[in-house]
Amino acid sequence: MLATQDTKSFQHALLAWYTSVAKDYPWRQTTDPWHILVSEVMLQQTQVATVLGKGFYTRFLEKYPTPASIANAPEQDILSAWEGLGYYRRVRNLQKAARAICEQHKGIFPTQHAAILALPGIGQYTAGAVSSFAYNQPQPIVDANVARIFSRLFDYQERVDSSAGTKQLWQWADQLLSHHEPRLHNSALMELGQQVCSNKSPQCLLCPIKPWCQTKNPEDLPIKKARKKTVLVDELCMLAICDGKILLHKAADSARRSGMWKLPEREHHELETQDLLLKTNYAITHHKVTLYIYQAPDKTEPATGEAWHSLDSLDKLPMPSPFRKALNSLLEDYFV
DNA sequence: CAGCCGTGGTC
DNA sequence: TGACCAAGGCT
Repeated sequence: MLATQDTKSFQHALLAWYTSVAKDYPWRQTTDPWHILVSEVMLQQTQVATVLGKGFYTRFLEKYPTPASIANAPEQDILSAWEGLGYYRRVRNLQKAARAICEQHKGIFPTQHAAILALPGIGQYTAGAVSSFAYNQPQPIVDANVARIFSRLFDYQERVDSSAGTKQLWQWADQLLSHHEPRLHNSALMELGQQVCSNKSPQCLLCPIKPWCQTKNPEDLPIKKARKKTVLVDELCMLAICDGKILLHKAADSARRSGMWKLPEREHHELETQDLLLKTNYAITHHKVTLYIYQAPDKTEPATGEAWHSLDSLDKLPMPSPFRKALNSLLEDYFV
């Protein structure tokens, strides 16, 4: 831990650095709590470049500028707005949160940290982010950036993703938090983790808080539990097109990628004699999937969860990225 | 607490 | 190429 006076110097050095290098992300140009929340949920386990690069943030807020605007939106529409971002449960929770705001807070975004934390899909990090970024309230945040910074700052040679490690990180975040400039302080930590105290090849020579940093081997920190080993999986699907319609399958509520449409699956013995149209790979969580797409047998009938859709409506159906790409490729060939 | 959820980038 | 990871949260 740092002494009180040292903490102030630390905060000052961090802030001075930030004001000189800060990027002007769109979510830093607003204090609208709904806009801040949308950005934070999009950025959960998702890099800034992904959110900004394909225009997700701007497009989503044009369509859903307020909690009320999404509260009663169709499932298909919100999933389509999220298509390509992954972790599709996030947008469902975003809608649940919007409904809670409309029903329990009269449509006014809550200002109390506890009320924000109680919203669906909002955990400790996101609640702290909204509280500090939107309202400039003195709430600490710990995300992957902050965890990396503090594990190095205090040379923390234990796992950060354990119960004790998490508790320690939040304690440090709380103790170092600037109550004078919580918004800028938290933004500065995120920026530092991105630009300087990065996962690979940290730029210690450029670090504004180097005088306080205790580690000699930043590249070895933070310590986390080993990842689960990648599992290889085959996925056998079919392309069934008839009279301008295509057969698709909608993932059940409880299933992975719930509500998203993809090509229907069949057992190996049903497809082994069919033509193989496409073979491709994609990753999902800890799986590496080899996707085989066969020409469907004649007179294929819809199974549970499957339905015929007009080819014209394909663009409006929410679809996981691997299937969107595969289908684009297949249909390009189909119509040549 | 362990496991799970998507995708794209990096080396 | 495969392993690792990113503005996490839920079950």
